[in-house]
Amino acid sequence: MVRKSETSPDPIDAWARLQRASGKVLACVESRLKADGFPPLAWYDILLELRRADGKALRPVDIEKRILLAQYNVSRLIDRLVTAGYVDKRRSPEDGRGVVICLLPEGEQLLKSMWPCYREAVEAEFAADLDKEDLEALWRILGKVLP
Amino acid sequence: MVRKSETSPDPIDAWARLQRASGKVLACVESRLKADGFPPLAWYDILLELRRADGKALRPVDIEKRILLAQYNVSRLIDRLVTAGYVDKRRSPEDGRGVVICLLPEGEQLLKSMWPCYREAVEAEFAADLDKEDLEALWRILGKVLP
DNA sequence: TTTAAATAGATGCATATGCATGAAAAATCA
DNA sequence: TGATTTTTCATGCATATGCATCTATTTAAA
Repeated sequence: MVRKSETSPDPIDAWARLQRASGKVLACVESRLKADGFPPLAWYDILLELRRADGKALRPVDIEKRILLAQYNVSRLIDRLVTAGYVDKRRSPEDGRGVVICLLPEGEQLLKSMWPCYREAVEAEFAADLDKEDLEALWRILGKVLP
Repeated sequence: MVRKSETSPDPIDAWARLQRASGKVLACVESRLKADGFPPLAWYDILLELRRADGKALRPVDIEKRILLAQYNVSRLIDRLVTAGYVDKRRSPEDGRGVVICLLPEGEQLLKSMWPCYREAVEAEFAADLDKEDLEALWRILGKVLP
């Protein structure tokens, strides 16, 4: 059963294609990062959020809100980042339950050194096939889907 | 540093949004399936490919080409499907190295029973925010990214 | 204030994934 | 043909993930 090209796609088909395109690009980008000896993209994402944040520090609960990761996952990923020396974990002064994660210079350095590989990967695996209008349309449409 | 709304988005930003939107919808859909007692989406994907295939059967290597999964992952996922009684694994008659995976009636039944939940989830988490033109544009643009 | 409920984060345990590698058959080549 | 390389699939082992639960602290309620 094949879609007729004049009809608009079934929502499920559009979604399936979104999943495939997204997954394919993600896999390729991750693969390039790993090939160059870099850690997974999730590390980059967290370090980037920290760099953007006020004082280059965030609480795990705030990282969780910005990133698409479950609480326990954030908790363990942070531990790995601490062990690797990219961030620092301190008790929160104003909330005894919580901690504060601080971006260390080593973490900023990692962001910088990953960036060229990351950028080139996205250009090659994703942006190379798209023009300005495509990127603009994707940006606009996908914005409607986000929370 | 915030994008000016008149300029076109940086490719990386468009890609980041693609990842987020895709991941968010995927997580929500998986969550709904699980809440209704269904297996993960990957099971559905494989069973669906089998149903579409000639004779409702495929070799693992062909499943791998249609799905975004590594070889060892396909191999083990198939084992789970066999254990659960949804598919059948036989030695390939024409290729001594290979096996043939057959969709069983139980597997077709699972597809049918998952479909309403699956469809509703995608409608609610993804399509609800989009109109016909959006879906059409997504379909067209993302098609350029795929292999 | 004392008690109850909610929030922040960590973790034990089961399951799933990634990686490297293995075995076995088929395809290619000399 | 015999030797080499490729292809197909499986698996041992390390790591990562998901789930449920735990502790500690804060917030809200009685």
